[in-house]
Amino acid sequence: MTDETSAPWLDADESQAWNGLLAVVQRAFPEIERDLRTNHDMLAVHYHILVSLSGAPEHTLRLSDLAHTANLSQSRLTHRLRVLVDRGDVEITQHPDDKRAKHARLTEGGLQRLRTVAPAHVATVRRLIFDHLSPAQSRALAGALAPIAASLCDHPEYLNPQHCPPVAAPTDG
Amino acid sequence: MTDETSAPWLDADESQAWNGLLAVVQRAFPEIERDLRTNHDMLAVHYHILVSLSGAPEHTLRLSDLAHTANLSQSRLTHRLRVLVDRGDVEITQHPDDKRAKHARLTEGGLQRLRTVAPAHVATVRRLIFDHLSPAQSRALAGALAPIAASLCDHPEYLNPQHCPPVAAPTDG
DNA sequence: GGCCTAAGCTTGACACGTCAACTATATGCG
DNA sequence: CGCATATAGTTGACGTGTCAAGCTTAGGCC
Repeated sequence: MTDETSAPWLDADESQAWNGLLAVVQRAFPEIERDLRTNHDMLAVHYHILVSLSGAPEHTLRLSDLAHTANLSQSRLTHRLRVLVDRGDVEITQHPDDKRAKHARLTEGGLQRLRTVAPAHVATVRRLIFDHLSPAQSRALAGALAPIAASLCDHPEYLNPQHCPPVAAPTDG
Repeated sequence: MTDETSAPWLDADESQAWNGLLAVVQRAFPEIERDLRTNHDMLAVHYHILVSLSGAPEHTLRLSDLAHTANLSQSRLTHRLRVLVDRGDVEITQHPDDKRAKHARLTEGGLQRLRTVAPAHVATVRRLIFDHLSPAQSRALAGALAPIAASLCDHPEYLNPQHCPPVAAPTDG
């Protein structure tokens, strides 16, 4: 085996936590995305974009801010927005001051779709995740993930794509 | 807003926990996969397959068991194995008793590659995840994720693809 | 003003994941 | 035995994600 002093293997707790994360990422999340796709004809990415916009003033965000909020690269956002605009869920307008920038705005139809889908989506998240946790465990999970999430958003130099806090449930205006 | 009694929205703790999971899934994991790709010419899927085999007796597993262990669909496993076999990291042989089944075996070269990559991979996981947690927080994270992981593996009817406990660090034989 | 670099966004090519359909073998049952 | 059904694995098509390269506008500096 490699050098024990310089190779910081994971200890028992860390290893179990890592296995848990893998289970959630590789099983629960795909299932949640499958549910959105098959039962609601909507990609998880689309859902997150709509949620991000629903939580913004005027239901509007600069594209780069939207990318940050939804944890997307700009390229990916562009590709997805093409679809959302075609569907009529989002409208794109020129930024008035900065001719490089654009605004994305959630349409009434988009908000409608989000409101339709959200309860079932939350129910799925509950079924796969939070139904198995006591309130104390949910609290512990939140507490343990908070510093990780903070570091992921506060240290841009670590990451290629974007930063900023993510968003979960829809906020209606 | 929808019916408050029948629509179980997430409470503050759950919502924060969910945001934390999203941050980890949408930021940390992509970064970990990018690290494996660009610095070690290896996909995360490939890594998990090699790890699963390294932990099995004789470094060998039935393909369906391998799929379960690595949280993969059989289809995806087949696609990835094509590459791993071409690279010489894995060998496929017929199952002696069941003519439908096949065995995948980790080769010396594959084990070698795994041993080379693993320390750096663990270091990346540390940097993005566990460096931000106290031992108590790691313990809490493990404790909170355990029942979720258990339910994901114990209730096949919930999921389309496979089940079974996931694997994290390489086990050398 | 004229240049250079950075920011905002788009594009296209390629690789990966998913799903449904398919082949082949095994098992259960009349 | 003969048929139906289930299990093991493969295949190909299509949708999505990623990356590098590109275009346009802003801002800084001489």
